[in-house]
Amino acid sequence: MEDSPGNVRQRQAAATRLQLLTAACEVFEEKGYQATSVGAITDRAATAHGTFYLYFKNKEDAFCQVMEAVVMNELAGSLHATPSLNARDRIEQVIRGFFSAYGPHAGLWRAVLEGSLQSPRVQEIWLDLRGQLIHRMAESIEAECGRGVIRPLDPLLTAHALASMNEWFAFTHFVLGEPPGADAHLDPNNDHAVGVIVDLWYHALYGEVVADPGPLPEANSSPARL
Amino acid sequence: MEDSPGNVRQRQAAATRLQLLTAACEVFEEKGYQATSVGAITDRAATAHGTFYLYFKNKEDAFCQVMEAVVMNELAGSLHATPSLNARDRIEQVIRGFFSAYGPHAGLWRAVLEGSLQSPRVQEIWLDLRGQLIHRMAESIEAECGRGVIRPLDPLLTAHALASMNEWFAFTHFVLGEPPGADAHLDPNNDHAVGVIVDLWYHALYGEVVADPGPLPEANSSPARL
Amino acid sequence: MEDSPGNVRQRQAAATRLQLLTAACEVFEEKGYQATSVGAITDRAATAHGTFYLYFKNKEDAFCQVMEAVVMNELAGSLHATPSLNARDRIEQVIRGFFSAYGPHAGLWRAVLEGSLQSPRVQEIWLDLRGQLIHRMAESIEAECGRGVIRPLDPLLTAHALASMNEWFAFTHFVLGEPPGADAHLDPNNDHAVGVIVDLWYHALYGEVVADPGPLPEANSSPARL
Amino acid sequence: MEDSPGNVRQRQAAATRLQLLTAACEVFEEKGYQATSVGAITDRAATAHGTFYLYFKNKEDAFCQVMEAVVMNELAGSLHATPSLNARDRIEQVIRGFFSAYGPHAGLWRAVLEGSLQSPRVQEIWLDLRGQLIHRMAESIEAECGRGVIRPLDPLLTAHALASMNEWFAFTHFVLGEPPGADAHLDPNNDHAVGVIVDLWYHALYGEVVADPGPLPEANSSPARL
DNA sequence: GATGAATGAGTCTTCATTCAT
DNA sequence: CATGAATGAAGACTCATTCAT
Repeated sequence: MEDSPGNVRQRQAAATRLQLLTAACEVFEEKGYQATSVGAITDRAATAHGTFYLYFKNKEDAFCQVMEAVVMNELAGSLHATPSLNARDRIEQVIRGFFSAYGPHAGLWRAVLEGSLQSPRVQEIWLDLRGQLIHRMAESIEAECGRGVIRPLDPLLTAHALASMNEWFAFTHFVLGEPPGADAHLDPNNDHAVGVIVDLWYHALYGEVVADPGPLPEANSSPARL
Repeated sequence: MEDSPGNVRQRQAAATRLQLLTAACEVFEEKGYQATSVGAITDRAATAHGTFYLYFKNKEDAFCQVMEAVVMNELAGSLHATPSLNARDRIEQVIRGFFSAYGPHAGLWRAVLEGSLQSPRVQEIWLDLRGQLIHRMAESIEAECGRGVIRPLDPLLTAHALASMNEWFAFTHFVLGEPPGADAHLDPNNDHAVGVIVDLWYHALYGEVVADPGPLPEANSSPARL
Repeated sequence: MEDSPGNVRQRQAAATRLQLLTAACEVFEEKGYQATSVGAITDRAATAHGTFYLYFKNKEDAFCQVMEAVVMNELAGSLHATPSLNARDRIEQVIRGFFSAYGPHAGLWRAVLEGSLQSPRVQEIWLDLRGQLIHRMAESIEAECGRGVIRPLDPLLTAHALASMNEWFAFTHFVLGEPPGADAHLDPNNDHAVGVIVDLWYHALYGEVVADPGPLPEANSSPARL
Repeated sequence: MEDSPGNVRQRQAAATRLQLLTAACEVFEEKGYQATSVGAITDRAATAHGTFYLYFKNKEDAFCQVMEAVVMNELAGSLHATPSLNARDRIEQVIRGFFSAYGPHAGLWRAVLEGSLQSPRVQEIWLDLRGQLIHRMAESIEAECGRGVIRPLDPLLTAHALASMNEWFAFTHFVLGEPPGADAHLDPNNDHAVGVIVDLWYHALYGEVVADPGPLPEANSSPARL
């Protein structure tokens, strides 16, 4: 009963859809959102132009489906902190998870950002995902504040700020190759970068400043800038 | 120095150029990079369509000139820390300066980001500016490490990460209106947002963690996420 | 005559055909000829897209079948004059019949006209029907001329002209809502409109002009137009 | 001072516009509204595809401009009745004028009708023109009723009905070649057709029926139809 | 008989860029 | 210097029709 005619067709259709989705993912990853044309996707998928519109309403829709299929799942799935770990190790786990999910899809993240600036729907989906992650973070921070192990601070804005650090560091690093010196292949597991970010998060949240170090020492009349 | 005919022409040309540059700035700010057409700029400047190409090679070129003329100066000029202040106050000064320069030109920053994703040259200019700011920060951090008031850390990556926090928080806040609750007009001077960021920078740099707070308390079997 | 498998199939096929025909009729009536797509018809009929082509060669063919099935019969059946009536009453009977058949299918008549402008075959069918009606009229007129109760006139062209009046008045009235003041719901039985048309037919055919009323009186120098 | 650079350009632009308008007119006349593509127009005008959009917003707009430039003027200008003529001669003058304006642009009228069914704006323009003509007619009829030379009748609906006769007779005659026997080239000045229509108008308006001719004579049991 | 996935030709529309005036 | 008409390449989207299942 498994090979009823309907099943064959359904399977073929699903295959075509997958071809297109994969092709779309690849092309978006390579060319970005706006530079990707429907024709490029169907060429890559080796289907007719019109077939695209059988499965997607338009480019925007295809991109949203790619986002949901590829980006969301991987990212959402990779962020997990084991409760039994130390605070620092929990932070490292989360940040390493984020970087591991981000790095291999750098091109797609680039496209997500680009798409968000071109299409309200893309923006909404992206901000939704982002909001969920940030809310989880905010809850954790609030809990830690409640436990008294973190000084009292605005959980949502704090989560927002720390997530921004993560996100933009990852973007500039993986997508733009910043800072120029730090070539990715020298740090294949992102150990160094992860270490720095973890350290900053850790101190930003759990650190205490006993006494402000005070003014800068008088440098030789050069105007200090920061 | 009298008004030779050539001088008149030169002055007129400069005026036209300025008209176009101003118009370009406005339109880019309103519509973003890709949605801005040459026609929209010349319409706004009340010049002929072709005149645009007397002063700019193309849209990319115009945008780069806008960036250099407008964005750079304001941002670079607004970041300054008075050496005689406490560390926390110096940080606040810088961050407040950044936000004050960012907020009123949110549309332009949006366009800068968009343009960076479409044009390598825009990206280069933007990253250049960014790199300069980050290098100054890195130097300051290095100096503070040298003074021993900050634990030893990678100055460049640290500066990179902290700048990312700032930049992306500002972008999502001023351009995208995130987080949704925090309406900008309730916080016209960004006091709250600035306070949060300053606090995080301050602790991230100058904070110390005496003892890790340890694992999370067993919550009622709900899977902890962060 | 029992239900051999073939019979079942035939009955099902006939049912499918009817579904499609009904759906086609509805959609053509709602959207007009050119705006109707095969997909819209099969959607309405709840059949597969391809099924359409089992019963119709293409959209044109489907429309022709709709015309034959629906339009023709109703219109042809509704035009009848009872011989024992007076001339004026016979005219009223015919015109009222025409309006009664036209009004409820205004959308379809619109589609017929539209289709005639797009497809020669539709045009031919429509003109055929039209020709038959006109020929009957012409015969009646010829008979009346023979009886001497109508002045001698070209029966075919006269029938043509009077039918045109009817047809185009109905079209502009029922389909386009002309003249704007005369809302249809104020005249649900078309009594007023029918009265006007009947009066014109009646006088056009049976009227006599004893003496031409002569030139227009000199109006106050305004240029007369008709 | 006539050949200032601006003038040359303006003249060339006007020429291009005219080329396009003429080409559009021709193509619409040949192919009808919907079958005309922008490409066909620019091909005919020997301009680039994009040039079309310099002068017209889209196909609909081009058609409206053609209507206004060509159809309207000719038709409106050709309908005039000399007050000093007899009633019958005035009617003949108007109808002959209408036919003279209609015949040479049959293709365009076809397109106008087609366009009216596809585009609300075209329909509006067309009905506007039509409404103006009909209103003039209605005024004349009303005046004649006032003079007592026509029996009292609803001027607007009567004008509407008589105009419909004219219009639809002309359409079916010039555009569709109806009735099939009456080839146009046998009646180059439309003398015969005009004669019939004039006669009908004349009697419809000015005729009187002294006594209804009564029922039809019993024909040999064949069901009389009209 | 029925299905519905796949096809691909055909149009519209925008806009950066050029160049004669 | 300035103009603005003209260009034409590029891409999105629709839909009638076919055909393997």
